[in-house]
Amino acid sequence: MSNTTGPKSVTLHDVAREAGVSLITASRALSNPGMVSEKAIARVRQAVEATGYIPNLLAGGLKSKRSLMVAALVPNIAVAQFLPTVKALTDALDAAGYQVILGQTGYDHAREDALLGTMISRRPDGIVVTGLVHSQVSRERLRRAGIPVVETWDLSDRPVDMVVGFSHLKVGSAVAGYFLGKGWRRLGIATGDDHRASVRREGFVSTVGHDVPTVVVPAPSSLALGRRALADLLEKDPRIEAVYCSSDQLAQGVMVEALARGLRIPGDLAICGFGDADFAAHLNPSLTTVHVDGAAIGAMAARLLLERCRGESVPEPVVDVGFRIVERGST
Amino acid sequence: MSNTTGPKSVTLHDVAREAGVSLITASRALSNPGMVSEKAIARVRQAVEATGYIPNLLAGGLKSKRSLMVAALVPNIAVAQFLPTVKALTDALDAAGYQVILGQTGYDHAREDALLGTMISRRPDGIVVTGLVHSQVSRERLRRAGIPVVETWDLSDRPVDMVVGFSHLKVGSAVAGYFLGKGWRRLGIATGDDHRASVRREGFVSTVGHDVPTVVVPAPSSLALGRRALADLLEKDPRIEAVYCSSDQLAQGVMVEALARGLRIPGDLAICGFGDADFAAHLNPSLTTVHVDGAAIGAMAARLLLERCRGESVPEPVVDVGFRIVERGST
DNA sequence: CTGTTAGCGCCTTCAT
DNA sequence: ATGAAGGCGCTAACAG
Repeated sequence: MSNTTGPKSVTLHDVAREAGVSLITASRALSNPGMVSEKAIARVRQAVEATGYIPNLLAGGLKSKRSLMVAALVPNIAVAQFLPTVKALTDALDAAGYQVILGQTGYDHAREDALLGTMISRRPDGIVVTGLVHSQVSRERLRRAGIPVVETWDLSDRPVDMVVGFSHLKVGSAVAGYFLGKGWRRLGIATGDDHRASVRREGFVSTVGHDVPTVVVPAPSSLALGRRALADLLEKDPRIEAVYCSSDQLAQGVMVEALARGLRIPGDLAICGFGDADFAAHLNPSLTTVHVDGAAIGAMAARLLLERCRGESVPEPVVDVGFRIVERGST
Repeated sequence: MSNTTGPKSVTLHDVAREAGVSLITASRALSNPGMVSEKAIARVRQAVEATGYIPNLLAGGLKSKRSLMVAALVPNIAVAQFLPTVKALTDALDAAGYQVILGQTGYDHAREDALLGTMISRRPDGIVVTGLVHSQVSRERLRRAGIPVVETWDLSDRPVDMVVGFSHLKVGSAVAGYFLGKGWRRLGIATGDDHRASVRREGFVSTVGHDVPTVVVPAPSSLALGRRALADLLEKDPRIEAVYCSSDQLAQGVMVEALARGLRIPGDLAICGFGDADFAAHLNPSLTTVHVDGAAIGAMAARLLLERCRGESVPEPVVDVGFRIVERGST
């Protein structure tokens, strides 16, 4: 667009004239060659070359009801956590001729609602959201729009449509169980304030069985916030033995702060992160963390969406990809 | 779409009827309220609520020639390097009502060509590409499409349209000059095989004035490739004093390998990376690297694009954001 | 301020 | 295998 001055763009009409066939034959030659004679196809192809025609997918989509776009909503594209998911999703969809429109919610529910509205107005063939759709209004709008939706990075008994993820409650439980199994009793939590991190914290606390000193930091979490978090935690309990962090970024900050205070890891302080970021294995000591297969989530989301787009029914709309604790030097 | 069974979706027509106004008044009430009476606006708003109307941007775009989409092509979304650019671009465009369609070229020129064709067929109001558009065919197609284009992360005297970036040749030169200034003469290079990395290498070598032992690794570069690269470099010259790496990921790998071999950094081996990744300052020793303001590139690209979309002329279509060497512990 | 008319570029439906 | 007509949902352009 924005064709301010240029000659009006070439349309299929021009191609058809150039090729000496009707508009619809030209259309079919390009998108449904099986229905057209070899000869016509060749002439249309040539006309495309000659005119420099580039189809207008907007126009096609208007009539055919297929935009070949999928909307992907993430909290923040700069948070490395969701990158493998976005990449796997994009790759798989691209291979099927779909493009991804990106939206960032900024961990903000109001913004998520607004963005979902904007996305729906683009009539994507599918929508992938990170986490569960929070607001009831949006859930209802999505259902009524009739667009396939995949919620990711979480689980739910009653998703808007489909869901691919894992249980954050179980993650929290598992880490707490792991700490307790190691004999650590004086525990601490450094956690982000987003919904999923909160649920992990809940699982952690409920398995521990009593309240745990906690520092909550605003999303997106970072190394710097982690350093501060440990300082604050040590004020609450100077003899903490093990800290669970809701992200590896936070965990790295906790680690840096601990080392700066001369604490030995894991001797004086054990640390467990979440996400298994690429740097986790290379910290010194290496970081114990919870590994989630983000790429698998993206690939599965793409698969479900594509099946649905092909009109196939998706028998199992709730997919649990699980998680595992990766034990390393920090514990 | 994919509205398989549902009731046919609500259109502006339905809203107009419900509100008791004409179609175009409903349209204006929503997108151009200044032209419509308060009363009509109120009634249309109410009708929107009542019907659950969600506009169809595809249809609007077809007529108005504005898709409110911007295509962004990156080599690989999972490479952290370009994330700040994508984020800043997305944020700025979002604030103006534009969404970003994402495409990954995979450092592959053929794929880039194909993707550009796909993107053009979506009639975005702008296209942002990482690096310069390589193929002459694509350059020509972009020009003829009349879509504003911003090339980024590089500079050129004759961009397709606009360009925001910096000189990779100067980066290579600057790092070489920095090394020479430190008195290091036995140098090495570990570099990716993409175009921009190659140009930096070229600048480096030309400032050194003679050939330099080099290991080239395939994109995307990684820590593991960096370890291997140093091993290979030390085979070429066991007494190398300083290594320039085309990414901080590579540099981290070189550092890990050097430490594993008992080399002291920077005493036995100095290392300089590129990109100033978030972890660079937190390695031990911290990593000297070349800082580029990726967010500024994205923000400027958005600004140029939006100005062009508003029909304003862009007086300076070549913007150099520069770079700087950040000196840290590894040198 | 409001409405009517005419498409945007393409694809679906029905005929040939 | 090909074509003609109609319309997808919306908005410029012109009238009232």
